[in-house]
Amino acid sequence: MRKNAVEQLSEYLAGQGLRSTTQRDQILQVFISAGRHLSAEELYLRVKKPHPGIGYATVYRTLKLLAEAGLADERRFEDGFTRYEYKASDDHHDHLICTKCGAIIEFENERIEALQQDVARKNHFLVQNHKLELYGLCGDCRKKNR
Amino acid sequence: MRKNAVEQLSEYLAGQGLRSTTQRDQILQVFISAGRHLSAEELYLRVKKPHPGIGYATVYRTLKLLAEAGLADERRFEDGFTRYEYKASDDHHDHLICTKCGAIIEFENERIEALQQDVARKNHFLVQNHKLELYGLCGDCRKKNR
DNA sequence: TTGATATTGAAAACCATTTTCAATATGTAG
DNA sequence: CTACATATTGAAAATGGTTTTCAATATCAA
Repeated sequence: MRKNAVEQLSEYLAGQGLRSTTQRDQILQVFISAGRHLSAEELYLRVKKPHPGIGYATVYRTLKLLAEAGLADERRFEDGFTRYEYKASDDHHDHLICTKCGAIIEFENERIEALQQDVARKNHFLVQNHKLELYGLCGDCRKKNR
Repeated sequence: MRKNAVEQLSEYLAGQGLRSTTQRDQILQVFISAGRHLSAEELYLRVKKPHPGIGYATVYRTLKLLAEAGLADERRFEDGFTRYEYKASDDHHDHLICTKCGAIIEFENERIEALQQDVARKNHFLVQNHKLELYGLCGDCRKKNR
């Protein structure tokens, strides 16, 4: 876990006239130490164990807050759940998603990103964000399918 | 409108032991003649005009059916609506989406697609489908922002 | 310490989408 | 052409992830 994530959150909160709370800090810590691509429900279950008092709604609210604060990325995959992942400073990556077992593999490709900028430029478009997902079969599922 | 879309649908239906209905044909025709990226509700409203009897649920069901039949692509953008677009034979394209005015611009880029295949290959992954969306400001909104 | 108000948990509300159900339409067998 | 098994329909209710409401509580500036 990045040393100053909690701190980063309080700075954001202070800047917005919002308040630091124990719940927000607890949720953030569990969020960071948990794996990536968590849905709100998954996070809720994980948070429940060490902190049974925390409510469902607070997890949802905090997750949206983290996204606003730039600490999390919010993504909707095709399964209908909104998933969040902790956003390390300037690491952006995309996803390979197995349609059979649900595995999510991350990748980065600078050449693709560069080409995206080309496309945007040609369309007078300023890219703020992007999303690239490749859906298909992962290596394991391809083997099993035979 | 492609001459044999209705025909293509009935072939699919027959093959699946399903039935052709006037509603399905009517919805398909309105779907094809309407613009791209329609949500179910948008299509419902358009279908209502010439065919007031058609129900909401039938539009939803038919849209899913068209996706199964390969006549439509189902996409979830970040606005929370599932949108459908008529799928011309082998035209796949991606999207630039303006976060301000909602404009959706389509583009194709073979080099990006080729690089996607490279990434997949390196991960022993077989791509069935992909999704590339660039979110940002379109040319018009960039001008207005100044 | 106090007061204004942001936040919380629980439950209810939302809202796009799906399902249920009785009535109706379709396609096949006779 | 007719009858029947059953797929499909429209309307309304149900679903399910997410958001909102509300009274109680916590935070923070003064």
